[in-house]
Amino acid sequence: MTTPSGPRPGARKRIVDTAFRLFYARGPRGVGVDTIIDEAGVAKASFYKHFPRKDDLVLAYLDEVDRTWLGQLRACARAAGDHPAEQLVGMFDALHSAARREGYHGCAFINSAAEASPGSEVHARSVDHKRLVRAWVTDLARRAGAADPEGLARQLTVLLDGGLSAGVLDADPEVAASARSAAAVLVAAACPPARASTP
Amino acid sequence: MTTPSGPRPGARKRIVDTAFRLFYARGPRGVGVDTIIDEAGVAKASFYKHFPRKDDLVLAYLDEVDRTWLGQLRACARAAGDHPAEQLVGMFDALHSAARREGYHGCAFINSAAEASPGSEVHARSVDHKRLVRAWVTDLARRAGAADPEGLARQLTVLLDGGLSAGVLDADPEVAASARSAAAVLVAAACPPARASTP
DNA sequence: TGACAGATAGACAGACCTGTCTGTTACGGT
DNA sequence: ACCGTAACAGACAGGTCTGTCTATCTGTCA
Repeated sequence: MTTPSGPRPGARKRIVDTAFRLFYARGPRGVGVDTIIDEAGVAKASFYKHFPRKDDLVLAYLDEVDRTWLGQLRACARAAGDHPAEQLVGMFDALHSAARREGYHGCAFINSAAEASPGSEVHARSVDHKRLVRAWVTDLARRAGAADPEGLARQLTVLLDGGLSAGVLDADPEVAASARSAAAVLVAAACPPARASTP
Repeated sequence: MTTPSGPRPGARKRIVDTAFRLFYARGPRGVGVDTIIDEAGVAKASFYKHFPRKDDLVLAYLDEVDRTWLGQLRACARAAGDHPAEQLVGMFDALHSAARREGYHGCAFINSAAEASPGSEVHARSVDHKRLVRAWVTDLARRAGAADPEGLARQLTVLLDGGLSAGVLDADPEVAASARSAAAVLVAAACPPARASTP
């Protein structure tokens, strides 16, 4: 289960963990529920009890990715320094970490949205995630003293999306480095007297 | 038909045209060959005569996209001016045109690669396309006098990928504008005495 | 001991998908 | 007039997918 208190150690968590791994590697449509059931070691009835439709599991997967990725962005930002301008550049370190991870396969949201119907919940959830990230970056840009915080946030999130989504092709660490250096240039140009260079 | 000389008026072209439309909208895996056969108005035998495996049609589709997209990038670059630095920024107008097009759905290569097996021909073809684009941008950056042409090209292609691939979520024209403005900043920073501003 | 909640195993229906195969029709060149 | 090529129509096999259903097992609480 999701909280550590409940008397439920297995089943649902095994399903979600397995789905996370398989969905990210092959895309939700590339993984049948039978495969998940086998690898998670649960019964079909248990599966459909927790997730009446397959899409319910896909949404749970996306929520998991949303939590994880935002956490990594925040951690990298914080680790880069106290000044918001430094953090705007530092968050791109999350890209580098992601690219080094085994089985890196690009952006889960863009990959999922690519195979979902435009009006579906899966698609909407992906849009929500991107909006959330951009709102966070906008806030950071505002605190960094950017003349146009929303403009800078858009530039940086486009860059972030590019670095992330290209990972579905190859896990080239150069891409992350380029995105970071580009971010440094953009932040420096947008934040008036800032010393946005990073150690 | 493919060549203007041959005695081939229909069939194959109808298949490719239909595939282009449907594959781009729903992704190759989201479209069955029966659907293509129906909408193209061809017989199943004709389909499999021209494309023995479905993947052969997917590859033809990707080649079509490759040709089209590179053509648009080049056209936008040329239209932006004679100086390579101007062209590096101008190519981002292709993003804006794409976003305004009916049925815009992001990057066909990233979307296709997301659902293809990592070792497949479809995946490899997508990687090739991105490499081709980057080579062209690198050449432009070199002629623009960039201190580090490959570095600038990487920055710009990451930006381009971000602007393009995000289109699978929503066709926001602001994204294209942000990518273009960011490109202008990056080009200006990378090309020594350049006046990289655009009309 | 008995009742119950939650899990397990696995058959099944119905839809869809790829690829094969048979047979028919239309047309262009000789 | 004849023949070969390309296209047409559509049945069929074999597989996969989602989601439903029955039936059995296990542990906990009273």
